[in-house]
Amino acid sequence: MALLLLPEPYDFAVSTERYRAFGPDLANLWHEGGLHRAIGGREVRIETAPGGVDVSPLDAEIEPVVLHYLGGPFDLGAFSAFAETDPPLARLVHRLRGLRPPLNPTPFETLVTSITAQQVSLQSAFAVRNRLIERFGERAEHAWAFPTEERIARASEDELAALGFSRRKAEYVVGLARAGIDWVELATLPDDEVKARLVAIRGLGEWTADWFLARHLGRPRAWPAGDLGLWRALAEHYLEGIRPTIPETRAFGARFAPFENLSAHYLLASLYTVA
DNA sequence: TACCAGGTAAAAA
DNA sequence: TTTTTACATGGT
Repeated sequence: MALLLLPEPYDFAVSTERYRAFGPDLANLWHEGGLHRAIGGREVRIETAPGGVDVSPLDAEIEPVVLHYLGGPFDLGAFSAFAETDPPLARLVHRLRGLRPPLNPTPFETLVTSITAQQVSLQSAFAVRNRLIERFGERAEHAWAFPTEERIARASEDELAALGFSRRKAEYVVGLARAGIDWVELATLPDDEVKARLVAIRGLGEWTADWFLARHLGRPRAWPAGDLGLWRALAEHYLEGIRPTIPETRAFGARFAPFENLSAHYLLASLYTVA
């Protein structure tokens, strides 16, 4: 076990609430007060510690992955200063003090997770996703490694449909696994080009592409204007209960530039994090 | 029971 | 070109 420092303030429990709020997540598993995840086939446990987190095991392979996983790239200091100029956002930053949004470590997992969450409630999305993980993933100790692209490429649409995927979503997921995307090259492209590449793939719309920028690549300007949860949060904190349309939400994002991604995360977290 | 839930593609108009 | 529909599960 070794200490991994994160810039203060950092609140591990608040930051990881989204892995618990909608039911258990087998790939990001909360167990005995710590977060467990398979990294390179090994189970890694992360728990809160003064000044950061305790990580076990921790070595040169795991450290950069965990740092990214815990949202290390986000510039929270600059964001907090920016938020002070916007009263509703300032309230959220104070209420959710120490929230550093986690980032999803792997691109294929990020996109498949988004596909499972398209249109349905997050509770049901987690249920279907957990069945996919148990069927095609590898269990480490407690947590499971998410199914690999190679394994899903060999699966059939019927097998996915049997797990609760719609016919359409089963096609999306298997097709994505078989597409042979160059993830390393994709990550080098600017936001607009990443979106254009992703949206060209069947089953990946603008909402899914925006969340990929936000939750995998951690791009500061990502703003998922098609997200129902974001509409609800904007309605609650800015629009007197009226849910905005997609164009209205997209336009509203300018208010948070250049911190759209962190703003979206704080807005969404306000919906499910208890004070 | 019917309806809503962190969308998307394809059919119909 | 724009609008409408099908989709599968889980909670209420």
